[in-house]
Amino acid sequence: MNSKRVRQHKSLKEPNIHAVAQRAGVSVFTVSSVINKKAHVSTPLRRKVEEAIRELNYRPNLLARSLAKRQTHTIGVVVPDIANPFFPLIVRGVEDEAQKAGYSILLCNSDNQLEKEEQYLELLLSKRVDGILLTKAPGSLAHSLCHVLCATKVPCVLVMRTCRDLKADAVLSDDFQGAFEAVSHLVRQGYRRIGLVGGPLNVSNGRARWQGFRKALRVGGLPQCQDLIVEGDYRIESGYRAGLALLPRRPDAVYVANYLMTVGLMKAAEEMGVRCPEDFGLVSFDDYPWLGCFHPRLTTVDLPKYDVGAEATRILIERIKGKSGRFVIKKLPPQLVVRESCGFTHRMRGSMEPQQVQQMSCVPKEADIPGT
Amino acid sequence: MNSKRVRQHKSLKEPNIHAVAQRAGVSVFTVSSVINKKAHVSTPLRRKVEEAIRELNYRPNLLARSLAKRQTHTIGVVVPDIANPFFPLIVRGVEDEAQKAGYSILLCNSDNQLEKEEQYLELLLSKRVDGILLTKAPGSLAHSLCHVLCATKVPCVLVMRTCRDLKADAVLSDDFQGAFEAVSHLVRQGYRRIGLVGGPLNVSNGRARWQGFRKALRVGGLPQCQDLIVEGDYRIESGYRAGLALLPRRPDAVYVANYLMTVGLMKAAEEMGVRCPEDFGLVSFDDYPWLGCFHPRLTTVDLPKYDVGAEATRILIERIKGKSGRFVIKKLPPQLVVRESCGFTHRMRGSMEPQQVQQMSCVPKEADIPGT
DNA sequence: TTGTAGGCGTTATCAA
DNA sequence: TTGATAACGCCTACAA
Repeated sequence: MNSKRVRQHKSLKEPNIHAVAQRAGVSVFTVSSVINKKAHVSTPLRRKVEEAIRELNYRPNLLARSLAKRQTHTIGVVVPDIANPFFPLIVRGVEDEAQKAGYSILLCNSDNQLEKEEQYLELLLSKRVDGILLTKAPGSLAHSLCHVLCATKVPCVLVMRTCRDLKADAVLSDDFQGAFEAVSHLVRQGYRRIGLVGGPLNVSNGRARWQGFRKALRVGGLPQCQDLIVEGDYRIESGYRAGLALLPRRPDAVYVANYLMTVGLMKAAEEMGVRCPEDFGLVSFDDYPWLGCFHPRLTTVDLPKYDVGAEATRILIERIKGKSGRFVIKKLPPQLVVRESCGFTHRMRGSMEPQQVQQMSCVPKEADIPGT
Repeated sequence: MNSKRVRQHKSLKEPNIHAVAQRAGVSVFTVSSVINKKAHVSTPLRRKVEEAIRELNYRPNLLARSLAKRQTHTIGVVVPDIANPFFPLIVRGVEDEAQKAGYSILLCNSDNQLEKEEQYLELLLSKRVDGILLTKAPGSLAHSLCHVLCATKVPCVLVMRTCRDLKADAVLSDDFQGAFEAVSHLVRQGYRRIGLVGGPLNVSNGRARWQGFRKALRVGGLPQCQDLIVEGDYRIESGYRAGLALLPRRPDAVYVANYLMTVGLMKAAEEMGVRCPEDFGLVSFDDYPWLGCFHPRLTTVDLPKYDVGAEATRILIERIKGKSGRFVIKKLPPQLVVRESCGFTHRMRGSMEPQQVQQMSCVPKEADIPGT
């Protein structure tokens, strides 16, 4: 009786299931059954309930439902920075897949900082998300977090980056393979002094893109010129600085491990009056729809960003639904997109004389092949 | 083993406030007080509570808290498509500001479809978000939704687009002004047959960008050539089709109302062998960090995307905290960024001071290297 | 088929 | 300063 009294003022308070039940002259169970299409409710009662719902403009409180059922139908997504053009398409893949399965996404930007990442993970856990999609920042997670995430109490799928101390499923693009193909292509073009603007080595795909580069040189029989290698952090500024450091050493080609650093490097090249592909060949990592219509048209490794996001979400939802079994690491194949920055058309123009090639590399012959 | 069973039981179930209270030998109130730093708790008790929290790896259940306090500290963000490069920076502005104030964001993609939008809004309302940031899809909202959103029961701030039937705060860039300046610049360059690839007219900023175009022609004393005007939908494909339709009619310049359509148009131009800026001038809307280092270097109207997101969030949070008063429509100023696609250097070649040219082509401006 | 009562994990109101 | 206990709104055995 007491509780009924409280429910009198309709306009102030959101209507709840009791209000609907009262209005329809049935019990809350009946209302709940109608909403969740669970138990069979007789047609006349169902009608009355539906009408009451409409009249009151009632919306079930999903908070209360989540509390009672211990699942929120929400997944947390932690990326370094949604403003980095790499991530939006991943997140779109995530959101599409999540939405299809009835999940919402809580978006967080870690800025690649361990501390922000931990704060967000704590928050997501406290908000009782059903699962987490994580593009891990460099560094090790706190034990208290790791324990929860590893123990599959809250399933977690790693996106684009693996993590040593977090045993979990992971979905990546095959960056080693991508880098290998990219640099191999450069090698096939006849470049000898190939520079690298690599990603951060404390991130797994930074290492993979680096290793692919090394293998391609090895297979191609080229030496690694240590002075043509720069480690960046995937951001524009670091690519710019890498360009300033690298280009004066006259590499005849450069492989850059992501798009933003390529942007920075191009900026540096422009400042220095060095042109691509005339003065140096370039292969970049990660493709975008607009790269085909501006010059130099970038030769890139196209990464299946959308699919990575979608697949990671599918796996996560499987785990949420209780699937057990060994953790999987799924690598999706990238694809080399040959355009012009690698000097493909440029170099093929006529058949080039060896001297000309030599001339373009701007480097004495001895320095070219120190090992042989 | 009994003890093992107990342990298992504990590990299966998340510890709750009662468990903590029991462990610390106090009441739940005390625990709650410690967590929320509310009532003064004596130091010894507080110590015991904190220790129990650590030992149990307890995390307060924010769902339950939200239910009890009727606020979720979550805001819903509905954008057309996070994969459209226009939105990530807006969302980043939102997230930064939200995070500062202790809010999380639930991200939704409406694809500009009214139906998806309504489904998401319903969902957000059911999840009891404290407020909503909405980039409205074309069309009118259902009454039941409109009522809730308008009545400030759940505050809503419109982002980038106003909406006739949704009386609410709004934060926009001043697209009318931006378009006016962009096209005026074209006019000053001496172009006479200026084409338009406009945004959708059922979206407020589509109309604004259109009107700015018209006013610039009027002020410049130029006639509107109806056959040089195409309505697009802000996506690449529509820009491409617009290019195919427009370019054969030989406009001497084109103003395109967003970046993706510009990409499409450039693709069409390339296919048709029409060059920019040699054969036609181009001004685009919306700037990106990489536009300064590929050719043709696009002259654009730079929109304060981050600030729009951040400001909208600030206003929303004010509303959530109960601020009343008239709805405001805040317009943030855009900025014309002159590069080369408008034919500035091309047309001026010969009559320009050397240092000006230098400035245009090579030197990166601060704004071009953000710390994404 | 329908109703009742207890539980989900907090906060908040009164007493003590 | 603390401790019971009633909301918060929904789900769900268990009864009827």
